[in-house]
Amino acid sequence: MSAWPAHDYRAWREEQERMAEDLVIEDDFGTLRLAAGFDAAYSGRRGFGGLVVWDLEAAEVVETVQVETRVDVPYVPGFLSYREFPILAAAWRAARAPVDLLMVDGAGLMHPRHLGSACFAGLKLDVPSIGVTKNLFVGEVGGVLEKPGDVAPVRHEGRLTGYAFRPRKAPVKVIYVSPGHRVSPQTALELVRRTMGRHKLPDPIRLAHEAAGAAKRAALG
DNA sequence: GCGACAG
DNA sequence: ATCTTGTCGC
Repeated sequence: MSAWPAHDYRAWREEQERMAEDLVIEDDFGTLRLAAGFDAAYSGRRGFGGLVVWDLEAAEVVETVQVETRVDVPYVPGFLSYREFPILAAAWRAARAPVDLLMVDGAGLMHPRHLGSACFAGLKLDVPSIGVTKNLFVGEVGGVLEKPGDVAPVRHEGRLTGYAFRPRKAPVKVIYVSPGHRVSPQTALELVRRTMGRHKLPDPIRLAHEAAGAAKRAALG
Protein backbone atom coordinates (compact mmCIF):
# COMPACT_ATOMS: atom_id res chain seq x y z
CA MET A 1 0.00 0.00 0.00
CA SER A 2 2.82 2.41 -0.64
CA ALA A 3 1.70 4.45 -3.66
CA TRP A 4 4.21 7.19 -3.08
CA PRO A 5 3.93 10.28 -5.23
CA ALA A 6 6.36 10.42 -8.16
CA HIS A 7 9.76 11.92 -7.44
CA ASP A 8 12.48 13.16 -9.76
CA TYR A 9 15.49 11.29 -8.47
CA ARG A 10 17.64 12.50 -11.32
CA ALA A 11 16.99 16.10 -10.32
CA TRP A 12 17.70 15.23 -6.71
CA ARG A 13 20.96 13.57 -7.70
CA GLU A 14 21.98 16.69 -9.56
CA GLU A 15 21.04 18.85 -6.61
CA GLN A 16 23.20 16.68 -4.37
CA GLU A 17 26.14 17.06 -6.74
CA ARG A 18 25.72 20.83 -6.75
CA MET A 19 25.36 21.00 -2.96
CA ALA A 20 28.47 18.89 -2.47
CA GLU A 21 30.48 21.70 -4.03
CA ASP A 22 29.42 24.04 -1.23
CA LEU A 23 30.48 21.75 1.59
CA VAL A 24 33.08 22.99 4.01
CA ILE A 25 34.95 19.97 5.34
CA GLU A 26 37.08 21.77 7.88
CA ASP A 27 36.40 23.27 11.27
CA ASP A 28 34.38 26.42 10.83
CA PHE A 29 32.65 27.33 14.06
CA GLY A 30 33.05 29.35 17.22
CA THR A 31 32.30 28.10 20.71
CA LEU A 32 30.50 24.79 20.76
CA ARG A 33 28.22 24.78 23.77
CA LEU A 34 25.07 23.02 22.59
CA ALA A 35 24.92 19.95 20.34
CA ALA A 36 21.64 18.52 19.10
CA GLY A 37 21.06 14.89 18.18
CA PHE A 38 18.32 13.99 15.70
CA ASP A 39 16.55 10.82 14.64
CA ALA A 40 13.25 9.83 13.09
CA ALA A 41 10.76 7.00 13.45
CA TYR A 42 8.02 6.05 11.01
CA SER A 43 4.64 4.46 10.72
CA GLY A 44 3.59 4.36 7.11
CA ARG A 45 3.44 7.94 5.93
CA ARG A 46 3.58 9.45 9.37
CA GLY A 47 7.01 10.59 10.46
CA PHE A 48 8.06 11.30 14.04
CA GLY A 49 11.14 13.31 14.87
CA GLY A 50 13.14 13.58 18.05
CA LEU A 51 15.65 16.38 18.60
CA VAL A 52 17.65 16.39 21.82
CA VAL A 53 19.72 19.43 22.70
CA TRP A 54 22.76 18.48 24.73
CA ASP A 55 24.99 20.73 26.82
CA LEU A 56 28.51 19.64 25.90
CA GLU A 57 30.08 21.11 29.05
CA ALA A 58 27.58 19.77 31.57
CA ALA A 59 26.99 16.60 29.55
CA GLU A 60 23.24 16.78 30.06
CA VAL A 61 20.02 17.30 28.14
CA VAL A 62 18.72 20.86 28.10
CA GLU A 63 15.79 20.44 25.70
CA THR A 64 13.84 17.69 23.96
CA VAL A 65 11.63 18.34 20.93
CA GLN A 66 9.19 15.90 19.38
CA VAL A 67 7.32 16.51 16.14
CA GLU A 68 5.13 14.67 13.67
CA THR A 69 4.94 15.37 9.95
CA ARG A 70 3.46 13.82 6.85
CA VAL A 71 5.99 11.75 4.87
CA ASP A 72 5.72 11.42 1.12
CA VAL A 73 9.13 10.14 0.14
CA PRO A 74 10.07 6.46 0.48
CA TYR A 75 13.45 5.25 1.65
CA VAL A 76 15.75 4.99 -1.34
CA PRO A 77 19.46 4.41 -0.66
CA GLY A 78 21.32 7.60 -1.44
CA PHE A 79 18.29 9.84 -0.97
CA LEU A 80 17.54 9.52 2.73
CA SER A 81 17.75 13.26 3.26
CA TYR A 82 14.69 13.89 1.09
CA ARG A 83 12.69 11.60 3.33
CA GLU A 84 14.03 12.81 6.66
CA PHE A 85 14.99 16.44 6.31
CA PRO A 86 11.40 17.75 6.39
CA ILE A 87 11.01 16.12 9.80
CA LEU A 88 14.38 17.43 10.99
CA ALA A 89 13.50 20.93 9.79
CA ALA A 90 10.21 20.85 11.71
CA ALA A 91 12.00 19.83 14.89
CA TRP A 92 14.70 22.42 14.28
CA ARG A 93 12.10 25.19 14.00
CA ALA A 94 10.44 24.04 17.21
CA ALA A 95 13.64 24.05 19.24
CA ARG A 96 14.20 27.08 21.46
CA ALA A 97 17.84 26.55 22.41
CA PRO A 98 20.56 27.95 20.11
CA VAL A 99 22.18 24.83 18.70
CA ASP A 100 25.85 25.01 17.73
CA LEU A 101 26.26 21.51 16.30
CA LEU A 102 23.91 18.98 14.73
CA MET A 103 24.45 15.24 15.05
CA VAL A 104 22.42 13.08 12.68
CA ASP A 105 21.62 9.37 12.58
CA GLY A 106 22.75 9.01 8.98
CA ALA A 107 25.79 9.48 6.82
CA GLY A 108 27.69 12.68 6.21
CA LEU A 109 30.48 12.62 3.66
CA MET A 110 30.33 8.80 3.60
CA HIS A 111 27.87 8.89 0.72
CA PRO A 112 28.06 7.90 -2.98
CA ARG A 113 28.01 11.57 -3.98
CA HIS A 114 29.57 12.87 -0.75
CA LEU A 115 26.27 14.34 0.36
CA GLY A 116 24.68 12.26 3.09
CA SER A 117 21.78 13.53 5.19
CA ALA A 118 24.14 15.15 7.70
CA CYS A 119 25.70 17.24 4.91
CA PHE A 120 22.29 18.09 3.48
CA ALA A 121 20.99 19.28 6.84
CA GLY A 122 24.16 21.18 7.66
CA LEU A 123 24.01 23.07 4.37
CA LYS A 124 20.27 23.78 4.51
CA LEU A 125 20.39 24.97 8.11
CA ASP A 126 23.89 26.43 7.86
CA VAL A 127 25.07 24.66 10.99
CA PRO A 128 28.13 22.53 11.67
CA SER A 129 27.02 18.90 11.41
CA ILE A 130 28.17 15.32 11.85
CA GLY A 131 26.75 12.02 10.59
CA VAL A 132 26.86 8.74 12.49
CA THR A 133 25.71 5.42 11.03
CA LYS A 134 25.44 1.90 12.34
CA ASN A 135 26.27 0.38 8.98
CA LEU A 136 28.81 1.32 6.33
CA PHE A 137 27.18 2.84 3.26
CA VAL A 138 30.18 3.38 0.98
CA GLY A 139 33.92 3.29 1.33
CA GLU A 140 36.67 0.98 2.45
CA VAL A 141 37.71 0.62 6.08
CA GLY A 142 41.47 0.83 6.42
CA GLY A 143 42.09 -1.36 9.41
CA VAL A 144 40.79 -3.83 11.95
CA LEU A 145 38.94 -2.64 15.03
CA GLU A 146 39.31 -5.19 17.76
CA LYS A 147 39.14 -3.40 21.07
CA PRO A 148 36.96 -0.56 22.43
CA GLY A 149 38.22 2.82 21.30
CA ASP A 150 39.90 1.52 18.16
CA VAL A 151 39.63 3.74 15.08
CA ALA A 152 40.26 3.15 11.37
CA PRO A 153 39.99 5.62 8.49
CA VAL A 154 37.32 5.14 5.83
CA ARG A 155 38.13 6.15 2.29
CA HIS A 156 36.00 6.46 -0.82
CA GLU A 157 37.25 7.37 -4.26
CA GLY A 158 40.67 8.13 -2.86
CA ARG A 159 39.36 10.52 -0.27
CA LEU A 160 39.12 10.33 3.53
CA THR A 161 35.38 10.35 4.21
CA GLY A 162 35.39 9.59 7.92
CA TYR A 163 36.22 6.95 10.50
CA ALA A 164 35.07 3.57 11.69
CA PHE A 165 34.98 3.52 15.48
CA ARG A 166 34.50 0.70 17.95
CA PRO A 167 32.62 2.12 20.93
CA ARG A 168 32.24 -1.14 22.88
CA LYS A 169 33.58 -4.62 22.72
CA ALA A 170 32.06 -7.09 20.31
CA PRO A 171 29.35 -8.16 19.72
CA VAL A 172 28.40 -4.47 19.78
CA LYS A 173 29.06 -3.34 16.24
CA VAL A 174 31.37 -0.67 14.96
CA ILE A 175 29.88 2.74 14.11
CA TYR A 176 30.85 5.07 11.29
CA VAL A 177 31.47 8.77 11.78
CA SER A 178 31.70 11.30 9.00
CA PRO A 179 31.68 15.08 8.77
CA GLY A 180 28.51 16.73 7.54
CA HIS A 181 29.35 20.41 7.05
CA ARG A 182 31.80 22.89 8.59
CA VAL A 183 33.56 20.14 10.56
CA SER A 184 36.72 18.18 9.72
CA PRO A 185 36.77 14.38 9.80
CA GLN A 186 39.08 14.45 12.81
CA THR A 187 36.88 16.86 14.75
CA ALA A 188 33.75 14.88 13.86
CA LEU A 189 35.34 11.84 15.46
CA GLU A 190 36.47 13.82 18.49
CA LEU A 191 32.99 15.22 19.07
CA VAL A 192 31.44 11.78 18.82
CA ARG A 193 33.89 10.48 21.40
CA ARG A 194 33.17 13.47 23.62
CA THR A 195 29.43 12.78 23.58
CA MET A 196 29.76 9.04 23.85
CA GLY A 197 28.05 7.71 26.97
CA ARG A 198 28.10 4.08 27.90
CA HIS A 199 26.22 2.98 24.82
CA LYS A 200 26.76 2.22 21.18
CA LEU A 201 25.74 5.64 19.87
CA PRO A 202 26.66 9.08 21.20
CA ASP A 203 24.13 10.23 23.83
CA PRO A 204 22.50 13.06 21.84
CA ILE A 205 21.65 10.68 18.99
CA ARG A 206 20.70 7.79 21.23
CA LEU A 207 18.33 10.01 23.20
CA ALA A 208 16.91 11.51 20.01
CA HIS A 209 16.22 7.95 18.84
CA GLU A 210 14.29 7.31 22.06
CA ALA A 211 12.42 10.61 21.77
CA ALA A 212 11.33 9.82 18.21
CA GLY A 213 10.21 6.36 19.23
CA ALA A 214 8.31 7.75 22.21
CA ALA A 215 6.56 10.31 20.01
CA LYS A 216 5.48 7.53 17.69
CA ARG A 217 4.15 5.33 20.49
CA ALA A 218 2.29 8.22 22.03
CA ALA A 219 0.62 9.03 18.72
CA LEU A 220 -0.29 5.47 17.86
CA GLY A 221 -1.25 4.30 21.31
C1' DG B 1 20.93 -8.69 -16.11
C1' DC B 2 22.61 -9.22 -11.04
C1' DG B 3 23.80 -7.71 -6.56
C1' DA B 4 24.42 -3.90 -3.13
C1' DC B 5 22.22 -0.55 -0.67
C1' DA B 6 22.57 5.07 5.52
C1' DG B 7 17.58 4.82 7.71
C1' DA C 1 13.34 1.78 9.33
C1' DT C 2 9.39 -1.75 10.71
C1' DC C 3 6.94 -6.38 12.41
C1' DT C 4 7.81 -8.10 18.10
C1' DT C 5 8.52 -11.30 24.24
C1' DG C 6 11.03 -13.33 26.65
C1' DT C 7 15.42 -14.54 27.84
C1' DC C 8 20.54 -15.46 28.43
C1' DG C 9 24.60 -13.24 30.37
C1' DC C 10 27.92 -9.82 32.48
